[in-house]
Amino acid sequence: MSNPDKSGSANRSDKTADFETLCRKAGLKVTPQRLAVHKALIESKDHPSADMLYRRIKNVIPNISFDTVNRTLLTLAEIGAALVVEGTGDVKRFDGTLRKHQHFRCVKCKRIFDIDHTDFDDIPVPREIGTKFTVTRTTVYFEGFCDACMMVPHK
Amino acid sequence: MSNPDKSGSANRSDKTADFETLCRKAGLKVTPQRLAVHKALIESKDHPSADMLYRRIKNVIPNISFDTVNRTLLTLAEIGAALVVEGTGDVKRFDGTLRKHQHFRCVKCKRIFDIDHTDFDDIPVPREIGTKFTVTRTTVYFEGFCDACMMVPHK
DNA sequence: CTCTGTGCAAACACTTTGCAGCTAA
DNA sequence: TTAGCTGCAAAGTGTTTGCACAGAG
Repeated sequence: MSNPDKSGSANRSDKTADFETLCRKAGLKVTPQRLAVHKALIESKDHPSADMLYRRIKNVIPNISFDTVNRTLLTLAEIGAALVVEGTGDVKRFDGTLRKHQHFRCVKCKRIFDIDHTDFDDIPVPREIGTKFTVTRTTVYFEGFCDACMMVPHK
Repeated sequence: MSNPDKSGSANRSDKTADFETLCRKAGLKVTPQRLAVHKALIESKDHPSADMLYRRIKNVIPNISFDTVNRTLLTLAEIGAALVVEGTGDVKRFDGTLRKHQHFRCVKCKRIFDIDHTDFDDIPVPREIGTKFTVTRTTVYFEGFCDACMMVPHK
């Protein structure tokens, strides 16, 4: 925990440098706000919401607006510098099928499709998870583009 | 479509009867609204939101309120007559860790924990999914109660 | 200098809560 | 009868959009 970086790959400045490169490659300007959002995100281990990050970043750039944080996060996700935790951000969706199955979600049209792949019906809960958490649900979850959305150009 | 039921297990009235039994067992009253919501849900294959179902049920019970539909769905999920699609209903949560990993989400406190179980890092996309969808993300996803939330009584 | 990004504010969409009258049991 | 359910209304929370000014390239 006190050990700064075990990933073996890059320290924080390296990550920032990589991020700057990524921005330029994507045609995005490197602004203090973007750097701050990126830095705060990679330092956060709690999968923060836009609001949680906003409050943290305010300590660094007091007059940053929530909208900038929110929009920047969305931008980071688009250029691949951040991930949106699977499923989050959608309205609640219900399923009346109680039989064990999996879901595929189209990130474009938001449709959710049932997947019945019995190999995935009994994924065992690894010991290290089962002892720390009480797992009530284990699913294999797919995201991507459905056939209809693949036909129209993205964006 | 005109074919009533191919599931082989139970026809619609059976499912409704089962649902009534489940309600009584849970100490819930069997109301026309609950029956209508349940019926509409199990007939829907598109993982509807409360609003989507509300509009459908309005055709059957024109003066039903959105709130009843919404609350009923939440109730169904509680008694195990419906499922909330994994992750949905939460605010967007971001992740700055790009390395392949999995998530455990506590349904009570909404905290999300990283899981690093390398066995799950390379779940192959089944042929029948890959040909129909363009999968950009495959994850094993866990839900349940974290240790802290297990200590306090649920509800 | 130019064009993108930022900050502010308003509009929206979804969810939750409280309460009075209604109804299943 | 009576506890629980429904419908209505309001408030709360998170997200999106439009626009004028500021700042990166």
